[in-house]
Amino acid sequence: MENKQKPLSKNQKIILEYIQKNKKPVKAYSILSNVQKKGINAPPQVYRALDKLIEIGKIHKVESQNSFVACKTSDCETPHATAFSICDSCDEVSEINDPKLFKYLLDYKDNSGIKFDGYNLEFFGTCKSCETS
Amino acid sequence: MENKQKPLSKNQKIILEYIQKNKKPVKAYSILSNVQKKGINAPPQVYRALDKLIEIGKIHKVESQNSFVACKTSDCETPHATAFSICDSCDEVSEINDPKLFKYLLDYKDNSGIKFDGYNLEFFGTCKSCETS
DNA sequence: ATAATTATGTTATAATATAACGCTATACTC
DNA sequence: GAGTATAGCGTTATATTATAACATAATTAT
Repeated sequence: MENKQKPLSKNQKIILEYIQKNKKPVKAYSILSNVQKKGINAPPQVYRALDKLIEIGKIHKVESQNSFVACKTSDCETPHATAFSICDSCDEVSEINDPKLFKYLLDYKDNSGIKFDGYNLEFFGTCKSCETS
Repeated sequence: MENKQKPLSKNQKIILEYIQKNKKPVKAYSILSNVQKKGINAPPQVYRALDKLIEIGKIHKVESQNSFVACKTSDCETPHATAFSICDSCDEVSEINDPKLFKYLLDYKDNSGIKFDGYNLEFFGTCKSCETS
């Protein structure tokens, strides 16, 4: 029952590596300017790779920031059920990987009784280091 | 212990009314083109009003769509703790107003023990009417 | 009445994202 | 392995979303 993964294409690899190098989420055009030396010249090349990487769960999009961050769980099985905490003052983002929260939300039924395939949750607050300064 | 509400300004009123008329979320530039006859000419006028309306909780932003929707609870007390369900196939959005979910999330503590001031949660799935077609 | 704050109107531009086209590489299937 | 289907590439142009900056006017607070 191995997890069959197609190999990434050249551009996908370049862009994933760049995102993984950064702890903080990065913006599409910042990715672009940082990988131009590797032969990636134009926005569509970046956005195509981003779309694919999101689809397969290697990265996630932080919607409230239009930024992109690598998935922390090595073999992301729930690419479309993500939770982040975001610091209002320094914009630090960290992925929340909590099975209980995850289960609670994927089991959640709205009042019409439907369950959901995925979710994106972004928590806002003040991070530890900003709080003490 | 009344809820002291400052009256809205002219542009804020115009834009809020337009958003409230629409059941579906609306986009900023679509708002603009629909309120031009009322004397609103340029994007900053729209975005300024949107920012304010969000701040006071009259509307919410649907981050994954860059769209804006009126708050359903007449006197929104939690402008920054919002949950929506979004249909993947027709893009319909509805606000989820569930005190239990609300409490669960506002009480949620991440592994560093911090609580959050607010959150934005967007659930994805297939709505009833899309499912049966 | 004055000062402080909030909102307005405007022009210009920044930042984010996609359409469309022709071509190339990879994988699939017979 | 030839043929075909699928996914990816490179490129140009353009669409969409959002803000900077500045001068003025209205509102609110002291």
